[in-house]
Amino acid sequence: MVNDSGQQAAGAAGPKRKDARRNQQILLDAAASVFVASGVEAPVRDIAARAGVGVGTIYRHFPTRADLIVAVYRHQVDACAEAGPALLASRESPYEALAQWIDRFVDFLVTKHGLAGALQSDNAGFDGLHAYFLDRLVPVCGQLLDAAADRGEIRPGFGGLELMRGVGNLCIGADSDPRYDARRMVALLIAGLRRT
Amino acid sequence: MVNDSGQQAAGAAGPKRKDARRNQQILLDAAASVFVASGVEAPVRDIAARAGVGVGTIYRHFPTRADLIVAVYRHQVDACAEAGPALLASRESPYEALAQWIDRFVDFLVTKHGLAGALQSDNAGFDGLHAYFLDRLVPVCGQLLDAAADRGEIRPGFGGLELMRGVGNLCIGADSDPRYDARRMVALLIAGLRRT
DNA sequence: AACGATACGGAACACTGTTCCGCTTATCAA
DNA sequence: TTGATAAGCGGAACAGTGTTCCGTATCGTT
Repeated sequence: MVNDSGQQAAGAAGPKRKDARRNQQILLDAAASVFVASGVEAPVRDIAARAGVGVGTIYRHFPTRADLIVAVYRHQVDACAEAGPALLASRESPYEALAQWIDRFVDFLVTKHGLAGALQSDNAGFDGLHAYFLDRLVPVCGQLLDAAADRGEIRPGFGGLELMRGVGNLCIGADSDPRYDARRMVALLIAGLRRT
Repeated sequence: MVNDSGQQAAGAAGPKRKDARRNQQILLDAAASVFVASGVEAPVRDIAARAGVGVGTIYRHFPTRADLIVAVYRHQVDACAEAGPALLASRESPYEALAQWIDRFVDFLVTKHGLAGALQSDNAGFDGLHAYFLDRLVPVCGQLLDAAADRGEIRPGFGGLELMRGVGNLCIGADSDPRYDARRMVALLIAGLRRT
């Protein structure tokens, strides 16, 4: 139920007709461009225009804007999720692994204009986006937190969900205001996790 | 330029005509009710309906939605601002004063459905809101931070603006998701401030 | 009472995301 | 090759925003 739209499990072929498959790719490319230029909240019509396609075509491939955004960033989110266990395995300290993983996540968010804002769950219409990010990343974050807590490096009792949301929230508006440095605030939050 | 709309410096009389003054008060009350019931992002039309007034009347008194929100919460923001120096004077530890002041601010934000979200500066149309809150609270926060830094209770080099924005961001969506406890995340952030 | 300034109501505008359906076109069987 | 058919497409139309505009009603004053 999380996301069934547009793309499919690894390697599948997509829509039957050739033109449809082509358009799906065109749409992903156009959306990526427009997101870079105007942020993820860019009007659907702009994306359609950029792709040289009608808005109806977008909605056939991606039932909602959130699905399109998920499709565009899916690979990066997956890569981030996979980096978690890898970091945990390669570092001496789970806390260090956690900190680096969060860094990576923040980098991702901050470089995508407006994405952090779109992740708010109460932001009607972006439920799917919220759901995919959380489904994918919360378990990883939880694993890192648990490992660090088991070693006694951090205070116990924090869940992946709240940390992810906290970090995500801190990244909102990180672009669009040079006086606010989200990375610094996130660093503070992570520092606060340390054992007292 | 920050905010000149609707209200005026302490004690002034408001619009000339009696009905206009009356409507302004009705509007403030109606807006307050609707904000409690439906959040600060409630449609302007809803507020107009609740007040028994046309939308044009709202815009005559409050040129933009942000101005209306500012007017509704002005007193509470001011009270919060004034609590800063008071706390600083009455506590032994500036850090303690800072922590309590932040608590108070968080309480305010969290109990106002959607207000934290509306505070985002990149949220087009809410510039006035953003500006008023920041103008009023950033200096107070900065003062508390400086006092704590001078005592060596926290790491130096943090400004009021970034802390206020960080705290504000952490409060986004605090209602509407019982799994996310904004107060807890803010506490983490403040804990992270402590000297290492 | 009459008049001018002020304020009101709500239709209209510009902009969203999303749905719908007549038309086009790719695909495949004959 | 040629229909027939289903899949896909475009963009007008719908529903919902915030905001503007202006004819009308009301207030306060002369």
